[in-house]
Amino acid sequence: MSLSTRYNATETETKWYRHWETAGYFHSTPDEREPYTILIPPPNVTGVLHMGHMLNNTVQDVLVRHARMQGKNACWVPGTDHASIATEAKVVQLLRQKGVRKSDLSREEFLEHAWAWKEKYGGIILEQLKKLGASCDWERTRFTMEPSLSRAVVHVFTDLYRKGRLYRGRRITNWDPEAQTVLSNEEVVYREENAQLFHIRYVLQDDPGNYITIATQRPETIMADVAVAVHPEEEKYRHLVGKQVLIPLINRAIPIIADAYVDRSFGTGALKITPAHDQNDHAIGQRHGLPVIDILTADGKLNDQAQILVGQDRFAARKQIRRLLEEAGCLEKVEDYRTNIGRSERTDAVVEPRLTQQWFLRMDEFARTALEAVRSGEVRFFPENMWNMYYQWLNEDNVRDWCISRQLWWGQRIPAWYLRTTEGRWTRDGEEVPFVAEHAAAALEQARVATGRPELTEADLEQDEDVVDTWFSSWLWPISVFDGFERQDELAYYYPTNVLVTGWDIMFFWVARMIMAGYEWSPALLGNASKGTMPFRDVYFTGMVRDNKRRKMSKSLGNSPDALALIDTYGGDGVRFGMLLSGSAGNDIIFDAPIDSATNTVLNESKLCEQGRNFCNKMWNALRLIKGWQVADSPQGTVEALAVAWMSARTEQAVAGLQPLFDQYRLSDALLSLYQLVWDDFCSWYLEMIKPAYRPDGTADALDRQTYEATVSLFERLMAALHPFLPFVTEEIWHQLRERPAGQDCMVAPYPTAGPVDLTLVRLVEVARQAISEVRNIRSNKGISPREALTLQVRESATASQLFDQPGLQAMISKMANLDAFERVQEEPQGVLTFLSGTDKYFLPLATAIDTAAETERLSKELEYYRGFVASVEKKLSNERFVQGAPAAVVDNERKKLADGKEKIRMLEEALQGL
RNA sequence: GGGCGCAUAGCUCAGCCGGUUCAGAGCAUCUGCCUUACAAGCAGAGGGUCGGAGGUUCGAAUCCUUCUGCGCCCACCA
Repeated sequence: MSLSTRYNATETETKWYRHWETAGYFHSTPDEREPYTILIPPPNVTGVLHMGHMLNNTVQDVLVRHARMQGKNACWVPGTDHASIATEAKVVQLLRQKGVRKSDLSREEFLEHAWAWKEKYGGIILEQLKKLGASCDWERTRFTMEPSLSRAVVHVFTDLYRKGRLYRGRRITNWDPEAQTVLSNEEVVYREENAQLFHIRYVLQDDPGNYITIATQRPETIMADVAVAVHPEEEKYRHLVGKQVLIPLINRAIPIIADAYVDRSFGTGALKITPAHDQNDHAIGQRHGLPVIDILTADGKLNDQAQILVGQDRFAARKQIRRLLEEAGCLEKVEDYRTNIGRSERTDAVVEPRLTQQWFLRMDEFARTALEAVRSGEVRFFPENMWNMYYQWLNEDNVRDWCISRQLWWGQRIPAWYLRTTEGRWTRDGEEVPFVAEHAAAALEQARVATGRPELTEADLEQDEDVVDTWFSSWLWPISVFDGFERQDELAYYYPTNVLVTGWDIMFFWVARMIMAGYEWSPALLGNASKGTMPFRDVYFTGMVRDNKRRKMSKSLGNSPDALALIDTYGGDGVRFGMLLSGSAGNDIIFDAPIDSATNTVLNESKLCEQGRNFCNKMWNALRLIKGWQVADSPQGTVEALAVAWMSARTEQAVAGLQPLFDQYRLSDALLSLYQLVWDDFCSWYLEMIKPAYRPDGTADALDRQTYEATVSLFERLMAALHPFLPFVTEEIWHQLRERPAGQDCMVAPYPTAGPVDLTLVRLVEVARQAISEVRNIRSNKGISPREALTLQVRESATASQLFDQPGLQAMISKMANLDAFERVQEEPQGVLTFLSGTDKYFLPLATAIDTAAETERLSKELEYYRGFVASVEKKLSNERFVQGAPAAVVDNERKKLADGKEKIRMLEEALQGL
């Protein structure tokens, strides 16, 4: 026997992945089969594999492999996202380490660096996915910034502009002073932090002895104040409305105004109005026709407008102005308080509300479409209740226009050109006029027409400096991966995709927007409204992977185990098992894997992955057992025949239950049912039933060929059923079981479908198993060795004969319970151990005298339980309304329970008398 | 401030369109086994009045109300 007692995952997994890839099983091209399509949520091109990826990619792979084995044309498209802000931030950081500042580089030079970096590190994550067994069609790998996908972005931008759904606006936006770009609302993360509330006195211009006190968290912005606002109904301030106060330190006069927005109970009830640096203040400023004074630079420093502390960073300025205010006697008090601070999702910089000119996409119509898609059930959510969150964001009260421009270089540049003039950009009605087109040449035409100046050349145009939000390219993913804007052959076959598997955290960023884009463009592209609709039929939302303190796993917390280290330890199969079994759709996953934050290595073993690894080893050893048997051309015994029939029935039963679970994406339940089928039914019972006996002299009996073949077939069937979950170990065992011609791999075998199930046999064996367990239990309690053979007697009865007339069953019980004799008796023997199993009564005569007192107690306890049980059933049945109201089947069942219970009581009473 | 969800064994969870698959699974714990497939294992065992309180019903872990404790999403008050 050459097989090791331990299953070697690493070696096996590398071997089979290469084999599958070489065989071309991952690749899909359109044909006459039904397609089954999944698009990977593209990870950041520079990312590394983390637990979240492992989870959702495992789920995707299970679904894809299952579909493939079902004979569908399975296509799993992989790819990466250029992740504009995250990647640019990384490149900037890298350059800084080399002593190069972004501002020293031209756009072209910077992009050269970025592309070089992308080429070097990009796609590592895809290589890592292979270790998990991901059966992606690697020939289809896409990148959101490759030419075709970028052209799609430009096309869509111009299309939307033409449709009047894009506009430019000067708004208060979320500014990231670190990355120096605007952010969408979704990219700002609010967290409660410690802050201070400064109470500052503004003296009245014409009455220097009096003042009004405002409370602010941002004293460094007082130089940008244009008013102080109070509530119109606030008595204590009413007399001040209309008066002028002086901003401390710079003594600029500003009015006191009344506005109902002011919360009278917060702070002092007086609010400083700073339209340039606060969204609400900006709104108030507009209502009252106030000016806007911007005192901050793009990188968060005070500018000339501030008059004082010019050039200081906003946080340094806050410290200094506190001192200045104190010296000036304007600082009444400073109190600590907790407030929500918004930070950039990518750079963690405190977000600065800032007035900037940006491109926005109108969302009202898109939102209605996206809501209707899910409301109508065209797109189904798993779990369903994710609809609530979805609705919350998309309903008309909450949805906001999408700010899609970003002041970055890494990304698709906005296809808008402006006409350069000596006074700056050409304007109409005081507004810059963008010429939006797919190419500069087309924009030039527009410019010539608009201005009536045919002599203009492209040199007179300058392109918008900004790029679009990354999600403005990702929302096209379901169409653009098939180059759907340029040719529709593949789109027509693969679209709509079957299921999207992703975390609920990007429901708004991505899922909702893909639905919008799908409905917006696919009908026209496919020229067929019945096919061109939703981008995917189902959305499976995975939970967030959290640590054992329920914190989201993140690099900054250092609580995420190294995904590759986990695979090295437990194998790809082991990790897949752990991921799958740890949670159902939508539920967060507590992944208990303490790690050493210093070395980032797994210290304690992660229990679920360990369980997966152990399972692989269990199956491996079952293989070793079977392969070690001698096989003879002898007739099949009754025990073996029974065992094969029973295991076949159990397998059919389990297989029949799988499809509904797949349909509902209940993958953990499906895996668990197979786990139990393999471990309990196949290994612990079936293999033990047919295991040839060993003789004391070391030789072993042979197994008949028929049983051996049946066993191999059963094992094979189990491997096929398990393959989508644990592809590597199943493929290995599949090949160890039989010599197979090339191309007959488990991965491409037909997925098992259920045949007829012999439920009677399953029930009979179940009863026998209970009896066997009883004997083992008594052995355990009495300290009788499993090797000591016992005699078992069963009282003849209607059910007992049904049971034991089954050929092979008595012999099977004898083998499994290690009995030297199994007898059917008419009379109740005296002085023996008695137990009930089902409604049959068994006796176990032991060599040693039984402990009568202990037996009396045990039987009495059992008797007491059944008396109580019978009493409760009788009560139920004597209730007229129950008998009348409950379904007949339920009542009948209660009657059977009553009869069985009474029979048990009778037998127990008998047994007590016999002691 | 608006909304959603969760609470079941020591831990992580399943069951939740009412009635023997109804109190379950895995891990952990305890007992006994190095029984020639597997100690990454085998055979057993203990452990929960299904968060509290009401209600509906013949019958509630499951439906309703309410309270308590958690978690999340959105908006964001200086």
